[in-house]
Order: sequence, then C-alpha cells, then structure tokens
Amino acid sequence: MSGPRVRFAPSPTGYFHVGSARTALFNWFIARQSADGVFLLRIEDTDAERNREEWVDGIISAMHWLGFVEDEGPFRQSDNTAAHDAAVTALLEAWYLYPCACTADEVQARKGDNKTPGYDGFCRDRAVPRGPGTALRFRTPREGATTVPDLIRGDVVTSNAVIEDFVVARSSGAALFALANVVDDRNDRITHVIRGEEHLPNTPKQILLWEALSAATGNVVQVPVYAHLPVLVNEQRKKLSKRRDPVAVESYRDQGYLPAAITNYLSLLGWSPRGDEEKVPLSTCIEQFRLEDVSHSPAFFDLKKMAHLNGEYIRELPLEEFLEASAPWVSPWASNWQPTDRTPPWTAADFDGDTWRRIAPLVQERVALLGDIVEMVDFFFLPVAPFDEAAFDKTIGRDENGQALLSNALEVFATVEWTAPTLHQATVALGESLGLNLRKAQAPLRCAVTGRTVGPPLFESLEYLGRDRTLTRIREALAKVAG
RNA sequence: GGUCCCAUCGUCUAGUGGCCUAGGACAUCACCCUCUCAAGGUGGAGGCACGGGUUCGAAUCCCGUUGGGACUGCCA
Repeated sequence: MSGPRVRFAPSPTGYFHVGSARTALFNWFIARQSADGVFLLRIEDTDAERNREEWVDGIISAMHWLGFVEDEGPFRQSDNTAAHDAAVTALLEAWYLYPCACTADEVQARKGDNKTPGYDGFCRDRAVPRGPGTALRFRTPREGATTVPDLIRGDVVTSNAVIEDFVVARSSGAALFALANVVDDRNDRITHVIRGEEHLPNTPKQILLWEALSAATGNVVQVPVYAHLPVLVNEQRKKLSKRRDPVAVESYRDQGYLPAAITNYLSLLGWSPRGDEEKVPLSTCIEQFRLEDVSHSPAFFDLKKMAHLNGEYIRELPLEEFLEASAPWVSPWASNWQPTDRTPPWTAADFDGDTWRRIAPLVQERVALLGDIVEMVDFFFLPVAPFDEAAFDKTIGRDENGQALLSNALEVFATVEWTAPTLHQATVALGESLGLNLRKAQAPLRCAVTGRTVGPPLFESLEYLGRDRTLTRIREALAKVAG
C-alpha cells in the first residue's frame, strides 16, 4: 500500500490567499506524515480569461516561502486538455452527457416552476444535435442518492433528485472545472481531496462524474476520500474575500511576518495541537495532525493573534538571524529580497550597520512585525529627527521644565562620560535639580533626540547616537522653541 | 427561495457521557517590574444559543427552534 497522494490546486487569479495557504498547509501535513506521502501542485488555469501568468509565479514562490515544496509538479491543468477532451468524448458516447442548446436566459426562465433545482433538464430528451452553441450537460440520475465520504464531517448524503443536470463542457467543447478537476485527480491518483468547504456542494457532482468515468472508460479508479475545511471568515463572519479583506500572503511577507509564525497561526485555525501550548513547531503539527480532528465551523482570521505569535517568533531568533531577517526593511539595498511597497526613509549612505547591530537586541524584543523596526530606529539614520509635533509641544514647547532640562543637559552632556549608565545617572541628577523624577526628565530628552515619545531605551540610544549628534539635536529643539 | 454545512468565553480552541467548580491562547482590565514603549510575571472579568427528550448522570447522544455560513456560473 502506497502513501497518501494529496494535491494543492490553486487557480492563479490573484495573490496567494491565506485561505489557500491554510488549505495547502493541511494537505502538506498529510503528505509529510508518511514517508511515501506525495504533495502535488497543480495549477488550475483553464479559465484563460481570469488567469494571469504572473500570478502563477507569485503563488508558487509565496508557497515555497511558507515552506511547502511540491513533490510532484507544478502541473498545468491547461496541459491536460487532451485528457479532458477524451473524457468528454467517452462520457458523451456512453450517454452520460447530452447537448443542450438553452441560453443562459432560457435556463433562467425555465427555473420558474420546475421541481428540480437549477436547470430543469429541458434538452435532456430532445436529442439536440451537438454543434456551435450547445453545451454538454450531465444526465444526473433522478433516483438514489450520492454520498460524499468526508473525513471531517462524516458521510454527507445528497439526494440525486436535487442535483441539476449541470454543464460539464462549454459550447466550445472545453471541459469545465467539475470535470477537468476529476479527470486530473484520477490521472494523478489522488487519494485525499482536502479543500475548502465551498467545494462541498459540488462534490456529489464530481463523485457522479468520477464513477461515470470509471464506467465509461473501463478505467476504474477508487473515489478519493474528501475533507472539506471550514472557511476562514472576517469580522462580519463572511468568507474572506480578495476584494474586501487583506488576504495576500505576499502582503504579510511585506509587513514582516515570519513564515513560521504564519504557518503556526494558520495551523490553529480549525485545528489545535495537543496540550496547552499553541506555539509549536511544524514538526509537532505533522506528528499530531489528523483530519478527523479538524473543526466543523468557520474560523475568524485574527490578525492580532497572528501578530502576537509573530512577535514571539521574532524574539526567539538568535541575533544574527534577526539581523538577517530584518535586512529587507533596514538595508534593502544589501538584501536579495525587499518588500514591494516600502523602503526605509533613510539612504544607504546615512545607514550605519554598526549602530543598527548595537541597538538591534533592544529593538528585537519590542516589535511584532519586522516592518515595525523602521519607525523605531529611524532617528539614528535620518539627518534630522522626525518630529512628532504633538509630542514636542507637550514635552518641550509648552513645558518650561522640559526646556530648562534641555538647556542644562547641553552643558552636562558636553563633558559627561558618554556611556549609557553615566548618561542615565546624569539625567537623574538633571531631573532632581528641577524636582523631576526620571520618568518626567527623560521625556523632553527623548523627544528632542528621537522626535518621539516612545522608542528603544533612551540612554543606550544616546550612547550609540553619539555626543555630537545628541547635542546638535538638543540645540535644534531649543531653537525650535525660541523661533 | 432551494440544497448542504455548522453552533463552548469578544476571538481561536480543549473537551468524544461522570476527571468540568468547563482548560489554554489572543484581546481586555488590575497590579508588579520599569527611563518611554514593549516584553515578562501575577491576578481578574468573560462561554457550553434556546427548548424538549435519552440516561442514575449531558457541553458531550437524539429531536425541534433560533442563529450563522457555504453553494445555487458555459468560474475555480
């Protein structure tokens, strides 16, 4: 007995959707659980109008970036049209299909008082000749029922009477998804079809097609077992949509999510590892994952939780890896990959790798996304600190103590030993002379030097910024008050 | 409307008839730590949709109600 053969079959109509990523992940789990499991990638690109070549590369590279690598493929569904055509012919000859000349409007009009849902089978017995304008419909059995063996939901039984005579081939002769997908799954010897819940309603049709193909061609292939994953929803509890919701894996990469955090988070949607720990390595998921344990109800895609997890993964990175991982955001010119929609506000000339390396450990424990680093360290590399006017007003502009503290700091800092601890002590003393605690005393200093009210620890920041630049910025802040 | 799927804290989930006074995580609140912000620590609030059964015993099984979702294309 050979291992499971699963496939991930995206349609290249856009960026790599997080819902697709989750489907790929669960498929990949099943493949990796067995030494001889196979994870196959098939690009379902038969709808030329909606597919774009650039999306294919994007989806594959995003998938690889997440860590899923296909064992077979990537195959193109469009390369299998000969097999699809042969299936259409076999099915037509075996009387499973019939030509239908109804237009979309006519089908719509006939829906009125029919008993079966959808198309009423008007052309089923009219012996319409096959020709231009005739689609091919499946002669759905009127009796009996079709059972979908679903590992997640159990057997799902649908009465054949409620399955319409669906279109299998366009009037152009080309097979539609329902058929093409089945033909390919048969040829690829797929054992487990793991896909989104939105496919559940058309699965009975596909099983009917599968069995018809076995009968018509004499090539009897075992129907796969199915697993329909609950959909991912937004805050309105609607299926995540490309149009409304931020779903592109590529955009999460741009923001600075780590692949491990994304896959770990995705594994938690509809499933959970044993025990109380949710932050688990993929190897643990592979060990423990069972389709039978997947939840039945839609899951909300919670960005806050994913960001939190990402922060945990960032914090546990060894410094060297953190430095390497953050390069696309802090020094993209020296990186082999860079986010598409953001570049640092500083230039390569103004960037100082040594300073970054020194402050990095303090930044590492403060960010949830790698993209957040930029705002936290920009004052080091920008010629002029990026002033937050409200903060300036509050801590310096309208605060005489703040101004006094800066004036005094100008003198003291001119000669004090330039290390974080001594700067710390000096600031405590500066504050005391004005009756300010350190919390109050650091505020104007921080604002003058970093332009912000929040940031990495101040005294280390001053040390790494250097005496000259610190004094200059204090002078500039004071000048700003005056004028 | 029709077909199908689903229902445990705000959210993701653990729970498969007694271990449940329902556990964890995110979010939230308080306190501690603290130069800001985070991180971390401690603690708190917060849930089995409702109604009937079955059973000695139900979050767990059955039925109904209500609520939500998916699908309903000559897209995939």
